[in-house]
Amino acid sequence: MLFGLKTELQKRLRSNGVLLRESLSNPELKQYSVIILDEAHERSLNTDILLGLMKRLIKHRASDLKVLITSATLDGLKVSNFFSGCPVLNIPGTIFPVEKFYSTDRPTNYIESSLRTAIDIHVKEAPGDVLIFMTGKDDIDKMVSKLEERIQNLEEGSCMDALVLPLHGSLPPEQQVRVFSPAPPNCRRFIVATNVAETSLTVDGVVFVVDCGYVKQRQYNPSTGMYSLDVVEISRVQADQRAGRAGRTRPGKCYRLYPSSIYQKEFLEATIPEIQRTSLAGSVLYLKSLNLPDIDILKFDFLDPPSRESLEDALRQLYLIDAIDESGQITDVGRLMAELPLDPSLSRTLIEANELGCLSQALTVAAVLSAEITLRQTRSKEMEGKRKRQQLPDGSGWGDHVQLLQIFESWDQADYDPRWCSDHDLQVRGMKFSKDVRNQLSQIIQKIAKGPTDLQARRGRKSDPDYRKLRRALCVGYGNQLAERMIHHNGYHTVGYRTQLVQVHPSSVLEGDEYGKLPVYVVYHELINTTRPFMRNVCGVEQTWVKPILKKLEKLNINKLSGGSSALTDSGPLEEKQPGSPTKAAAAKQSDVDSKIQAARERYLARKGKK
DNA sequence: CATCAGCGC
Repeated sequence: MLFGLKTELQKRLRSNGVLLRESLSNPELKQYSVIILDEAHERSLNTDILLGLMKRLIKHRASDLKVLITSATLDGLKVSNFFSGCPVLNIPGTIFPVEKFYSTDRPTNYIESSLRTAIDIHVKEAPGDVLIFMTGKDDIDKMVSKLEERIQNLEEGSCMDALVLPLHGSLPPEQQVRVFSPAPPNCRRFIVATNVAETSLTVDGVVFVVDCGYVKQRQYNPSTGMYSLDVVEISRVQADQRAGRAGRTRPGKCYRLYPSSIYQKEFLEATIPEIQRTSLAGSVLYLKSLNLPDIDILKFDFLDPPSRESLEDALRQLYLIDAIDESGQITDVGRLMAELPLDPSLSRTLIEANELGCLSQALTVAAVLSAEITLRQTRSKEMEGKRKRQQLPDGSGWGDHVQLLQIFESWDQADYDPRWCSDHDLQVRGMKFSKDVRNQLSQIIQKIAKGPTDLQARRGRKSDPDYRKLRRALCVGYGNQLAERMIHHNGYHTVGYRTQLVQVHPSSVLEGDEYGKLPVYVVYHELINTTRPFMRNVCGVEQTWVKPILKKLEKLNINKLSGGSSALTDSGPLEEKQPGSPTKAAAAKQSDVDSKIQAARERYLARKGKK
């Protein structure tokens, strides 16, 4: 059985995520003789966990298991070393050479610079489509309209026709597929894209690539618990991947809007893998649930280890939501949580909701949050002129989780009519996705829950008008993400082993009391640092529900949590403890990762500031 | 008062 091969069989094969889940019930994966990890260069969180697990597994099954790791760009030697010198096979691709051109300086404005480059290509070069890499939707929109304008202004008949197409993930599917139809005769296509075009989507016909050298990347800071979405420099691997997009049909050209010296000296060799940029609570819980003997999370052998700080952060979070006990052992609740393909906080919420009798509502909330549907704002004035957007439910003052529940319930009442979504300015795709996720979650939880309760989407409202049960379940599930209001204003500070000053995100529907005061305690779905630190998706909770969490916080002891028996906790830092052992590589310093990201970001900002 | 990538199935 093969996994994740890109063939028409893909649907019958297993994805990384599914293999992980399967490994949960059958850690030895005895039913498989060959396991293929495909697209390993993308270094997704699941790939990295699987790499570590495979390394363990082949020790036990050296005779009857083969592991094949395929990658477009991953450093073969590094992986070979990780797997104690396993053979590396190079399969030459049928890729055509791509000539690279560097600019002499970093442009102060890469949109303008991309624009000039694109026009230059159009006027001077032979036929062939142009792929332009930008960082986000705003840049793409700007680029598309300016490019169209400049092409219009070119002398009539001086060059071939042009078609400019945007391409990014939040584009409706019917617009995305436009890039797959070939250019009309005597017409050059310009595809202005985000990173989707770097790995996920392959656009045929591209001969020229324009690469601004930046990418938008989400990072998690384990010392603050905060996420941010930053524009950072790409890595050399990414730059080469982008260039390679020009050479799929014939020899191509890549215009890099940065000097070769920057590519050589400033760019990181490879992109920082996701495992070093995300919260590890889910992964740590998963590893704990495997029941592998002798497994010590802090010593787990990762290809690129996450920081110790990040692992400890995960342990603290898991403890606060009852997934592990104070000595770091997985609990019964934790085992149930690991069965659900959700963030630990949402899994915990579902389990609590089942106890409290509001499972159906919690399922909906979990599904909608997983789909990350975006509620577009009414700010566009032209819209208001044309047609008034229909009113969305408002969460009845309790906050965003309740609002998301109400939105889904309304859609359910409209018999899941896609027009209901567009009438309410909601992305049909996101809503459909949440419906699918909800169905899947229902099936899983019916298997694992004791005495399953109602799962119908519409029930539960009349019996609990204040959403008390749901909010209580959320309070338990988000015990790791609790905040307390300041006495005199509506700012909050997070409650936990680290305290941050934060505010409710302005888009929240949470309401104050008659004096305008917000609830004393709230739980939040995530902390996001944009212009300031914000709590996104907030739910008001009651003081009495918070007490058990505060108690747990008092008892929290990271030395015990990280598994008291471990040599790690007895004395000094790991790196000094066991030089030369496999653990020496473990738990890279978070500050190393941070400073890399920070440096890449600062270089971007410094350049942006110049313009 | 904000925004922001892609992935998932």
